[in-house]
Amino acid sequence: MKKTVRVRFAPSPTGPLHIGGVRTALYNYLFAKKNKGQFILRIEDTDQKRLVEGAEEYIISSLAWAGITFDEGVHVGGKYSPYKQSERSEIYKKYIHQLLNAGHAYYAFDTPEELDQVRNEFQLKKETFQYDAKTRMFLRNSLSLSKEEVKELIEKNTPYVVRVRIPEDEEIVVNDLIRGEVRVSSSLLDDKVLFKSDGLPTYHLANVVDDYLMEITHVIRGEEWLPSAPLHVLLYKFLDCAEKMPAFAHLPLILKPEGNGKLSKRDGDKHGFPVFPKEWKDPVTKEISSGYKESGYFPEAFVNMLALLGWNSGTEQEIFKMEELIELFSIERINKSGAKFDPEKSKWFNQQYLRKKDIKELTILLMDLFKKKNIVVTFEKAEKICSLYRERVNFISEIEEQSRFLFTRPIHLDKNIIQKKCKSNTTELLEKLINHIFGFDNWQSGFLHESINAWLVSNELSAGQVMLPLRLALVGELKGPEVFDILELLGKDESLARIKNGIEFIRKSIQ
RNA sequence: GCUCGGUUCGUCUAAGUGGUUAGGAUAGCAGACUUUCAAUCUGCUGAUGCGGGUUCGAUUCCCGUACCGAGUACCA
Repeated sequence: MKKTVRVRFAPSPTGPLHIGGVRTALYNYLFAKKNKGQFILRIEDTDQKRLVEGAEEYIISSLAWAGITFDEGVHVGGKYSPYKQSERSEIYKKYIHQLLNAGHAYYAFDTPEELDQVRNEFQLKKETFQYDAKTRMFLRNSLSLSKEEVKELIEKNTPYVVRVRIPEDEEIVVNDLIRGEVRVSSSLLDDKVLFKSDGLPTYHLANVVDDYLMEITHVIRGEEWLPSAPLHVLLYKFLDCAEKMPAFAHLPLILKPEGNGKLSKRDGDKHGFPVFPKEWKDPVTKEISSGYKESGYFPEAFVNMLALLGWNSGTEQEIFKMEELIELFSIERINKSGAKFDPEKSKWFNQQYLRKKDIKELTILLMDLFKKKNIVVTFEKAEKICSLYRERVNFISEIEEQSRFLFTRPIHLDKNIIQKKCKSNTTELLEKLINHIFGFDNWQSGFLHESINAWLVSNELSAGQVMLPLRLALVGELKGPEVFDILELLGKDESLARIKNGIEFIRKSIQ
């Protein structure tokens, strides 16, 4: 009988969650669902100085937008409550005392200034200072000082931290589901602070205690945690819960599209793609960072794109619904190496979903965009525009942009095109065309197509000499869907008016 | 610097435990289609970091080396 899978996503609310964080959450979610387990949201806010207003709410709503939901967490509750570390400080105290009593941790009274000074001294000698078995006896802590001194310092309310006592030389093995066994000698580890002078634990202690208490079975997190994983392994041992230690999986990082380093919020603005799921406004600087949602990405496309950045199904399929991802996901198929983010491919994913979407659903979204631009359209017309454009664009916003000419008559026609495509008889031909279509009662694209083509043939006219100038008059440039569809969308009156304007414009330009 | 991790087309990746013309996608290029621009279709370019082994045979295993990344806080 296997244990129920329980995984967690444990962000720190120090700002907006970027796509790397969303991917970590997604992999946890997929793994939980695949194994019919539970997914927990825990907020790691032990660093009170770095808290950012609105960040927690942002994390929850962004993940919800992406379709990532939780079974337990700060916002939904659960039997392992509370799920916010700042509300669990009493719990950590109990465990820190357990470590202290067992001799696995000790009090340290060195001030940050003193430590800085020691670090500087080491640097002058071109050495790196590490608080460990070699140096701890020369520093001010409960191992180097006498019992009386320690007692006195504590009674005088001297600020202190609690540090882990790393064994001098012991091999620690981290078993990683993605990377295999990672072996490290404890002599390389330092006596990390577990409990800060402000009365709250650091990440390392809180994380291990909470994962243990919340019965987490698999820790799936970013690769940046791999170097501290040996400490976590040691902590499980020191807390006598090694047998309950979760399995680890350290995810490869998402890297910048160009150059070196991991993806950061600056890269997005620099290269013109979002790095955040939703738009984020910094509460202090008021700076706005763009989001996938506002940029017009479908959440399904966004999730699909992220899922394949570092994982693949082993088949050649690239488009997956969430249910399919859940069905196929496995930690074994996660890559080891970091992936450079490709903004172009994320557009392609959106295009794929745009084509699959229900036309009515798309039309509703398009109507919203029109409304924002104060453009009044009927649903029927918007739907026609939608169906005409959806195979030509990556985003709905592009439909709105590219169909703007339908609502505003072009004032200037592209003069370069006039010079290249219009001849002295062009205006005459357009006038003839007006005469031909002026009396039409039927203004359907199909009818116009047939009738105008027949007229061209009977007058022995080539399509290019009439249709190109016609498009120019209607659109202002040589772009867009089929001319007959444009005519229908514009309606008879507007079409004729535009052609007449066009004739005048061309006449003036050619003279 | 030290420690850990990584290295297949420009980019994302496939090739369970050594034998493929190293496959797909994306991007790029070309052609076709089209009255335009896209889209689409067809084709093309393009990769196992390097050096040694082991082996009949190495992308795959071993060693070295280079490069990339992460960590090295009373931050997570």
